[in-house]
Amino acid sequence: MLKKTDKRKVSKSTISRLFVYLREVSKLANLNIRTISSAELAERVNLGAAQIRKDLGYFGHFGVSGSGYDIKELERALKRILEKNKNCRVAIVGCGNLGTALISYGGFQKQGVEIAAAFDTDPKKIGKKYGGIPVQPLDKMPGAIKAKKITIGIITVPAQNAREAVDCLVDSGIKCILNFAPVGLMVPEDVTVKDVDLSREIETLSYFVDNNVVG
Amino acid sequence: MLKKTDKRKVSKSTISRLFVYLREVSKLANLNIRTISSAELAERVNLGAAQIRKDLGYFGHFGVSGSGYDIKELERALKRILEKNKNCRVAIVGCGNLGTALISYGGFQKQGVEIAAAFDTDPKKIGKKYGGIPVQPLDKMPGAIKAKKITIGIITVPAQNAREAVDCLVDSGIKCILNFAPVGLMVPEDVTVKDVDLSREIETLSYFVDNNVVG
DNA sequence: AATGTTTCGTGATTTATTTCACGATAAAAT
DNA sequence: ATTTTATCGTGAAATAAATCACGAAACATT
Repeated sequence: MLKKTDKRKVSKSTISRLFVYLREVSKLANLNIRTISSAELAERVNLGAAQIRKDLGYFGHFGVSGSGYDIKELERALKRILEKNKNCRVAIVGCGNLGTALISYGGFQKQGVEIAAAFDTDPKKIGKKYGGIPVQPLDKMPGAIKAKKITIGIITVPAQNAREAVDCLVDSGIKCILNFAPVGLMVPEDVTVKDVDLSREIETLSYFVDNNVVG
Repeated sequence: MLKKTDKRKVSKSTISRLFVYLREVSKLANLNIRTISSAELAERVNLGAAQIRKDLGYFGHFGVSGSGYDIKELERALKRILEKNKNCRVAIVGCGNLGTALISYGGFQKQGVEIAAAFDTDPKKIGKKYGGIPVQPLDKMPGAIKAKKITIGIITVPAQNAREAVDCLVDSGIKCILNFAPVGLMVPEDVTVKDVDLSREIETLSYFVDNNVVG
């Protein structure tokens, strides 16, 4: 059994951490550091050494006993593992502060995620450009999504407009949605919604701070 | 054993979900709906019914067999459980798009989280106001944080400035940091950092989309 | 070359979280 | 009043995730 490409066993958290490793390793590569041990890398990314080794272990043998991981090589390996999302194009729905923050964040292209379209209902915003992307009205969505082969929709509208945004995305054929609006969205069975709830993060953190149970 | 206030057993995810329940229940209360079953609530928030019942079970008995939860009552109970963060004040470090998105997001006050100060290094931004909060330079931070009794720092600066931001927060006595910069931050042992990595969320989602393993 | 040291890779163990399943309880119906 | 139905609360079971711990492999030193 040479190949360990049994994806069913690799958890979402593992994949998510691989992106962290890649980012850190790329940084180290630029500093011309040659090798790093799982323990050192672990310290840099605030995770356990065993966890790093285990995560990498799902995809192959990238380290060398006694001396650790060759940074260039590990970087290459991680890119290869994660490069599958090379052609991922996303649409932003809602060009408020959060939406434009995502559009103007430059780090996506590096990982192969391209923001290919932006939408808003506000007539004053239509036609404006953020990061080179023109803002379009919602009724242009189905066409634009098909034309640009967009596979992920990102909802960054206020809560009260989320329903409209999600319906429009679903009608445009999107099966995968990242939702920043603080509401539960009901969608057809074949559509996946991943909620990212910024206020909840802060609220939850604050709960534990006040109860002195952080750690 | 009447009180079930054994906080050690309540997980972070449970608390996080309680905020979701509260939000949904408040919405239902405004619609003048009287009661709801765990199954109905579960559907609305995309979670399991048993999970809702279990989460609530850590804090008491709020439901009625056969008819479900009284919405007003449940809302009151959830507010009481979560109100402990009533006096939570946070500082935003970095007034770019993401920082201002958080400042201008109105939902925090409802949950008792107050954005009490904002900082940035850019001289052009100093003195400006976002959502009524004036932007201050970093050297004003230690004083402002003590004066306003701020307990949480939120880092919304670009990756390359995160180090400076976190050092400044730690020097100001902050023990709890929510970090939106896509870098691992090394902090003293008694400081907690919770990372929220927006690009990673998208990247991870896109990985699973492309590999057809979403679900 | 032999010995000591470092560090990986991974099965086994532990811990955490979710889901199941069912007894108990209360409302609704007959 | 009795039966039926709905639904909670929760211990037990299942699943998922993180951590441990140790053999094996490679390097470093003498």
